[in-house]
Amino acid sequence: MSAAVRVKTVIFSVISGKLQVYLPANRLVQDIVSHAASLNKIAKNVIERIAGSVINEGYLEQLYTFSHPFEHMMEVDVVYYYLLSAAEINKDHLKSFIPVSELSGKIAEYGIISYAIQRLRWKIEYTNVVYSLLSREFTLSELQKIYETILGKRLDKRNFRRKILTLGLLRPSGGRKTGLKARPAKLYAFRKRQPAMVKVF
Amino acid sequence: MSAAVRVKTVIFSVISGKLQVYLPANRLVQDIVSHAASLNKIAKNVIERIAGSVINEGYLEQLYTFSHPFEHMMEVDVVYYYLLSAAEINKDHLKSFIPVSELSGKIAEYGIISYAIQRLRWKIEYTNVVYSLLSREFTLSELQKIYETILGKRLDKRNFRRKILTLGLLRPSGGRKTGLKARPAKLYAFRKRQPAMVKVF
DNA sequence: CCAAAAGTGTTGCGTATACACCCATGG
DNA sequence: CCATGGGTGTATACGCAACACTTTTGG
Repeated sequence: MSAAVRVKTVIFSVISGKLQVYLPANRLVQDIVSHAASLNKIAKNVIERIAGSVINEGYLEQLYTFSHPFEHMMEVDVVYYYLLSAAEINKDHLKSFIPVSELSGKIAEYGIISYAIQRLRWKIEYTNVVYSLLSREFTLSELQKIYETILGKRLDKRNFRRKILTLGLLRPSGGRKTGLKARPAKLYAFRKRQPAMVKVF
Repeated sequence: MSAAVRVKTVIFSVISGKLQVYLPANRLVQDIVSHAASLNKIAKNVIERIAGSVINEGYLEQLYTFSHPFEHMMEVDVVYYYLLSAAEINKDHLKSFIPVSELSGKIAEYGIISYAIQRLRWKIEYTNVVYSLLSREFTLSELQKIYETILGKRLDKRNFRRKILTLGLLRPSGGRKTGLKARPAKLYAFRKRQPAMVKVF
């Protein structure tokens, strides 16, 4: 009996204040394993089609491997999820991002996506991988909004700022974000844009 | 190009105060995916060969999927880990358990096992799955020793007991463990032997 | 009576939470 | 001058870590 192996990727981005998933034709992007490349490599290739460029900023993680046993064939889906900063998204692909709040059980891969969201929530609470959802410089309010969006709850501004700043992950970039019709906000950047364990909340 | 899919399992047990892994002939047990069964089912079958009985007590979790791309073939290993209570181990298999402290880089699957240990550590800190390493009734000291063994550090007895008991996962079974050449210890049992998220430490 | 392990409370410290006002800018 | 979002400090509650002695049994 043979096994067909596929790689699927759940691509997340936070776009206009919403957590969204890339679902062209309501399906996750995927690729059949048909050439000699590691699963990680195949997942990256799938993503490059959407992001358009080399992946150095995003965060890629293997989510789970699902199997579908049939009479004479076995299907194996190795699923990854990826965090893509909104700024990197090719304009043509933007319309295929669907807010997770609008997903329903009617989407075939709803279960997979739900599980990926769980894992994503956990991940941003215990690591620094949010950096992959932001552009290089950002204000603390922007960062806070990303957390609020993904965790699905509001955070206290003062406590959030104290927490984040005492963790020492950020560096004031010197610049300010202006043109807000309000007081200009200081810009920050992550000192390191590599995944690391950090208990944020 | 075809892909060969294998299921491997890292079987852990705590035996005579040591965390051990089942490694007959210094290899993880495995099975080629050759029949129509889910990967989870295949993993359970592999384990039943060792544990000898149906698996209702142990804890099974998918660890990671590794790939080895070759010129004309792709090997995919879906790795699981399993927690087996020492009491359930068939005597014939006991000698194939190796303390993790005695593993060296010379074991082919050393990397996989190391990763599994990491995941196991995390798991027992954040869930109740230790129950699968103990028999149905046990003393608090036995439970504490399991934690100390897996986490690789000593814990304060009073703090440990307070913490565990206030979590409310345990139920005093009424019995006592006697014949210790010391004061008899109260026996406890887990109220539920199903995996659940609980922050233990 | 001695060795061995069981059992039991209190205190200090640091982290998390709750909470409200002034500031700088654009229009 | 007004609306908008930026920026800041304190008091309280809670959980975690450190710590030592008494009790019960078997031999």
